[in-house]
Amino acid sequence: MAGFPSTQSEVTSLAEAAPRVRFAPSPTGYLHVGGARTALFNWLFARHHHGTFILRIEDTDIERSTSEMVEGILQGMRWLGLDWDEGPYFQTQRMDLYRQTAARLIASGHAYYCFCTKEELERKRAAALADGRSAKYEGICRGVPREEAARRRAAGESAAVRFAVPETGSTYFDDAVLGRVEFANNEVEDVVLLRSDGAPTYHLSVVADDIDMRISHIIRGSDHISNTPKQVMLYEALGEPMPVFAHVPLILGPDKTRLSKRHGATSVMAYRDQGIVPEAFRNFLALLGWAPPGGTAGILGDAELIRLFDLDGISKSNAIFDRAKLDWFNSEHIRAFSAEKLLPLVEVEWKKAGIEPDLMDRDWLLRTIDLVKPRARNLRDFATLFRAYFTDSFEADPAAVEKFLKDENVRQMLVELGGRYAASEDGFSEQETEKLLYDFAAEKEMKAGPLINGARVALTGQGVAPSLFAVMAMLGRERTVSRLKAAQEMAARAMNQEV
RNA sequence: GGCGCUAUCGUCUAGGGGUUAGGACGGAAGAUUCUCAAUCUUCAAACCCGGGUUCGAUUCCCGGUAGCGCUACCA
Repeated sequence: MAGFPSTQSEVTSLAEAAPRVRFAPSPTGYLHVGGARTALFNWLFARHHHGTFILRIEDTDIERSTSEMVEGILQGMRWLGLDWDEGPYFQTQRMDLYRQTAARLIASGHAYYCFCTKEELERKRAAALADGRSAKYEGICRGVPREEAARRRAAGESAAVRFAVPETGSTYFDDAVLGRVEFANNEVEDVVLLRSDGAPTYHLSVVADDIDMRISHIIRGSDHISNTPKQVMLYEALGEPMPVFAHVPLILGPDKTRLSKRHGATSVMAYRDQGIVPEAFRNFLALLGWAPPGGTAGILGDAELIRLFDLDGISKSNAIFDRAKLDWFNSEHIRAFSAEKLLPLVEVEWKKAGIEPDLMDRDWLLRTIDLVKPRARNLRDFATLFRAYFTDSFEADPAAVEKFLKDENVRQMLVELGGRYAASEDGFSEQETEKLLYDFAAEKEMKAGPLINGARVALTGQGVAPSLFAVMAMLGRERTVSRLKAAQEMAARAMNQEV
């Protein structure tokens, strides 16, 4: 690395102050779960250390970047609750910085003009690959004298700018999760810094921006490991203090291949649409590839996550996305939510499902949500599984009818029971409704169980529900009676539907 | 192919030169009998393979194997 100023000693100077980290997505797609976790780790790190979390949009690939995707990413970040302290910065608005940085590199002899055409390079690469040789750029234009390069450019010939990678020696970095990683310099290609149209490539823009924004810790996916030596060289060539690199393992699908659309939803917004709550998603994502000291972790809120999070808990190996576990986190978080917090979230689901809660009394809604939430796996359940609690317009689950309402006698008894509830002078509390049913069962000389289970289906349309009498008390006399009396019709419809 | 990274129950992980290798999700069984997607109890389930170092390796070292990543004028 002769000729490069040593900057390793300056590592500490950047890392010692309050950390500055960034999430730098490319707007060529939505915010996917891998990116979301990278963002979350950066956010947790910044919050834990009272540092700064910066959002930077890497949109230098104008062909593939779109403003819809920018909006989609911001939306995803907001939904996930990852608030940023600076930005969003857009690289397309910072072009001057990159050109200046490239000029510095050319001036110091660390970069040079390359006149090779794309087609030429493509052909050579194909040939090299066919021969089993390395497809690395051979550095042909490195030998072009400065004056000649200037002349050719003046004559209108287009040129890219390449970085002149040292031909010997090696480059290393001490990764905060992986430890020391070293690459032989001759394995590293003379990467393009500036395209022939003057636009920067990723390698130039990240380094220029990370320097300019004084990023102290670069926490990103491990798919960037092989890019790192190039960036380290750039820091050295520029004589800038080195940040700390922390490469986070990737998230894989259940088949151990990189997570993609094939595995189902990858966009974080799709999880919102599935009724996942952000608290659960953060908890789940944080524990994918990271574990707090001691390793045992379950339901954690943001305060605990922030308190516990640090780089040394990040695992080195890839993690598989486990949907069942996400669902578990989600049900636990929903259960921990107050009904007041749940209500507006649930109202969104009702709206989507065309439910206008017939019983609009807010207090009643809150109590019902509390009654039902221990059995919820996601927010949508409040509009599907629990639909009957909030509207009279619901259909029975055929499986539940099959299980508990198949017996004609039971159905008749339920209708009759409905009449009893209608005629009763008693109140409609849990205790009173329970007493009436048991008395009724005794009178008819039948067990209460089948009646209770049948009534559950008649009242809720489901085979799974809270305690029946709590449900009755919640629904009130009028609804309980009319639903019991409609047991026959409901069962008939469900059994028809089944065929 | 080349280069790099990784390897503990099915999954996420803790641990660490001598342990009954711990926890959580999921799974199974049981209890509750008013259902279960709720609750409680119990159970099954792992150190990739081969060498080396060592009194002793799952742990440290080397090799293999496998998986993943990168290998663009994408990011």
